[in-house]
Amino acid sequence: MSPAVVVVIFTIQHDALSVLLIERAANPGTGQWALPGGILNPGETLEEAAVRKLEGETGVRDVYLEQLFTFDPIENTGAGVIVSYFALVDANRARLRPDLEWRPAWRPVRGLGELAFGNELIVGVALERLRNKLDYTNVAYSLLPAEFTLTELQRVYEAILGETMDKRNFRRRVVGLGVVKESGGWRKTGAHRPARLYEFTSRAPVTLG
Amino acid sequence: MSPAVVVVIFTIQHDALSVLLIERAANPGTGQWALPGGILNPGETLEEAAVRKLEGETGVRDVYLEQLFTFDPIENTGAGVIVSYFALVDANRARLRPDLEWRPAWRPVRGLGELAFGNELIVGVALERLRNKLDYTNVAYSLLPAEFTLTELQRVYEAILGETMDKRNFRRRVVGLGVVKESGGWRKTGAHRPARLYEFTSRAPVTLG
DNA sequence: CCAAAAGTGTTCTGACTACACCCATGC
DNA sequence: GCATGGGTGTAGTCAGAACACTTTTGG
Repeated sequence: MSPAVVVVIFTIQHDALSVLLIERAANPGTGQWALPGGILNPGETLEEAAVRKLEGETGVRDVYLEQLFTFDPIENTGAGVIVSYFALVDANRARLRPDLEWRPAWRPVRGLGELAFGNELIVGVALERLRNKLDYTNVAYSLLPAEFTLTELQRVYEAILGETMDKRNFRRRVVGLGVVKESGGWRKTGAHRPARLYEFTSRAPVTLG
Repeated sequence: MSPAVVVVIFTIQHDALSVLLIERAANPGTGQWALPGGILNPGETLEEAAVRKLEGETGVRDVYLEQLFTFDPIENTGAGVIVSYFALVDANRARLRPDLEWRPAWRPVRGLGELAFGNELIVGVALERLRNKLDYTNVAYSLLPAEFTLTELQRVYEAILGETMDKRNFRRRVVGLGVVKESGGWRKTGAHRPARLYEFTSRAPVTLG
């Protein structure tokens, strides 16, 4: 049986970590929410299939994408093993594409509940992996535009880890470890003084420390 | 096509990290060294297949076993995706079983060279993962008998990480983090005073810190 | 003048590093 | 008596955690 690929696509929406889910408007699983995924096309590699799914749902490429875990086949689906990936995208760049059969939507990870095919387990594994990676890599680069304020970056970290952090310690850490550097730009936002803009030192995955 | 499972089985032999390889005495790949692996049996899960392979080659069960990565199919092998696992066994408990088609042997990881099917890449990924896990988990429990001296444990760490460590710092760390505790026993070995024996605080995988 | 958000330093603590000698035993 | 290998303490450094006030700006 042909293997299937499933992608856990995370983004930050309204300061909440969210995952892209699809509501089935046709059988099997009508009315249920599931992760985007499907069978490999002939001649396609696993990663190519994951990229295809990611791009098909969000329109973005060149984001952080990592293989997660491989699950046993699910009975009665006609597919083989399920190779899962997780990806991180900037919500402002993503353009969801609803159609008649599939209704994609960002859903906050907190309080997800059960999904079709037990997919909530895959989301759980992905979340755990993401939290770990945040500590010792620069993966967050894939969740933000090229320029951002340190406060925005901190909100991303807090949304993922589910805890608040001290502003001064956070700044020291991300700058000191070389995760980000000043971009030279400034931003005026609302009723306060302009904020210094930052950019990631590297826009490819890097392990720190 | 049916998925295949491949297992990277590590052990410590003569203070050297070694991996179980099989020399093919039949086609395909006669004379080449490869990792143990094969096709899933009907109705079997991925992990069950990995356990079966592990037990078939070494006779041991209930050791550390973790899914590693899933690779794209290799052309002309008739198998589908390759789900790799890695395992850690105590060389003194393992009993290799040569037969006419397969000649299994422990081979030191240092200086392995190329293997059949590019399997050296899988060993490389497994080694990297093992080194990382050693830092923040108790996985070493699966490489040693129930009781051991701290010097023996240190030699295991050194063999895996490929670097020597300070004895006093090492002891402080493994005891302080609760990886091991005194078992109460003593061992006489050769021409020196008896050595205190230790055991792992947990013989199941635990994340520390 | 007030609300909103950015920016900034110091102290304490715990973990990790480097480093050298003594002692019990078996031969 | 000597070779073998187990066992032990201290000082320095660095990273992370806790903690509060000032400044600019727009309305």
